[in-house]
Amino acid sequence: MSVLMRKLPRAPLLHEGGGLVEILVNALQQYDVLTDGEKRLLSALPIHVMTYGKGSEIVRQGERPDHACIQLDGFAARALLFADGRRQITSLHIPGDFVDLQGLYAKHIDHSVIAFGNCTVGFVPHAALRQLIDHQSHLMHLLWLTTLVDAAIDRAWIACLGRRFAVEHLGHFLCELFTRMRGRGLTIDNAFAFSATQIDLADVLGMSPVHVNRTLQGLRRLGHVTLDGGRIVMSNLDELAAMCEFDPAYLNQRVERR
Amino acid sequence: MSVLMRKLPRAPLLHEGGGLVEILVNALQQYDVLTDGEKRLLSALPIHVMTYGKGSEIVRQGERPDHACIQLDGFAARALLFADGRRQITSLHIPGDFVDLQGLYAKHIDHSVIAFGNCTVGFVPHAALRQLIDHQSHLMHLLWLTTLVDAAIDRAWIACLGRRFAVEHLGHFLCELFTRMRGRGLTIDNAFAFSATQIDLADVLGMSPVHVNRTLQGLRRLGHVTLDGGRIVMSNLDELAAMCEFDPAYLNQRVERR
DNA sequence: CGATAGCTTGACTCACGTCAAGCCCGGTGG
DNA sequence: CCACCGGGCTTGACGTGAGTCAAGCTATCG
Repeated sequence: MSVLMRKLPRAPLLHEGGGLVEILVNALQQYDVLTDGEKRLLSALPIHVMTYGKGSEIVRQGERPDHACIQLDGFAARALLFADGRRQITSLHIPGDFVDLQGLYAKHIDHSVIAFGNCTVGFVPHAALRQLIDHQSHLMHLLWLTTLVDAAIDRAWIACLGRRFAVEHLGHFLCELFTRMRGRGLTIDNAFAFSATQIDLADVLGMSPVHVNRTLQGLRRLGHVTLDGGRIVMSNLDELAAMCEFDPAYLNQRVERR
Repeated sequence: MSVLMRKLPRAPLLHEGGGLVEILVNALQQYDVLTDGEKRLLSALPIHVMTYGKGSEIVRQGERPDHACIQLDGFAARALLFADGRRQITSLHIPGDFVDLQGLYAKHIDHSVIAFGNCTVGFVPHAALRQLIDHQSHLMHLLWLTTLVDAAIDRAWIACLGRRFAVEHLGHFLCELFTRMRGRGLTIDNAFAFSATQIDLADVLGMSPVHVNRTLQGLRRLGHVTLDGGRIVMSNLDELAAMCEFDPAYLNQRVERR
């Protein structure tokens, strides 16, 4: 475990050679068009790039950070840790997500942020964001909206945890993840890169690793999903979505693609 | 069911004879002090008061409201409804809460808001709120913060649903509710008014009514909680909090009372 | 005094957790 | 080149927390 805590000296390889800002602009444009001026202001944000190895802590529970962080590559997870070692992941962040915008106004950070796989994040000083927010009401709307969409996702997770069977829950999670990745242009056909162990998935879904395994087999047998190594293929998205009542509206994506 | 849908012609009895605005001001002051000017602006907000009977829908899933609503008296719940009739409550709102602030910026409302008991809410036009938000950066912070605290509560619910036993979950929920009520001055000693059937609680906790019953009995036997009719008494808050690892920090209350 | 809503209880079922063993595969080192 | 190792996946047997069904109880109300 302690070996994993160290930060990997990996270069911030951003996908497709795009710059840091493209990722952020791209993400916000999911919700509304940006003017050139707004894009310029976003580009001017000071970003400090860091890379973390799987399992390492990006933000520690209880800390009061003075930077917000943006997911640039890979996945990060927010997790609540219990004294006895149990843990529950409460959200999974994909490239383009503001991982820790709540730190801007909340006095207490109730959760840890951990690298779900190897991942790269960009830190932006709170001061710079406040400056932007206080003077650019449209950008403020959009940033606020990102936290509201996070909350909508949380509600969907609550419903899954409370009232769905394991298959539905897993299916819903995969549909959600796929749809979010597609919104950022991170899918190819009906597949996307995602390498998580079944143990990681168990902490996302609130179930035991063994049951994750069996539930995955169920979905495979139905022909809805293929998981090979670091890739997930949604072989039959429509049927899967129907089976677990997945309706992407809550993700507030401006363009409901395909 | 359809009988319950109708709006009860009940007068907007606000607690302790206080005005509408006191409740809102009081709630925001939980997070930070307000200037007199800010209080005046809040008082000037046009509020349309409505009273609903238990079970009736305040905001319908899928609608796009042009008013935000503030809980004035009683409780309201956000609920996700499934096609087969299952439902999960994703948050419970107490007087002073902004029940539906996300409607301001989110294009889709993914959940219904229902009256958890008989309750009174105030509707404020989005336009008036936008006006306030765009010109009063401090009030904007505070309003944003209320949505962030809602999100923190959601995360705690996710952790409870995913990784806690029924007793811990129920205990945690009661601690949370008590602490929030106390923050608004709605407790007397260690008791507060709360009349929910065990069926309602089941939808909050994601369990079956029968199991709610047995779990409640467990807490009573431990001497931690008394539930008589419309009142909950936290007979032994500290021990209960310890048992279910309840730490109120995530509620971001400025004054950690008692 | 029935009627009804909510609470309580017991018997049984089942989804999911736990424990433990075996398998597969890539990485390492002699 | 092969023995060894460890992490992750798979499988079976079994235990258990929680769901389901159904009946009885209690309190309130017209």
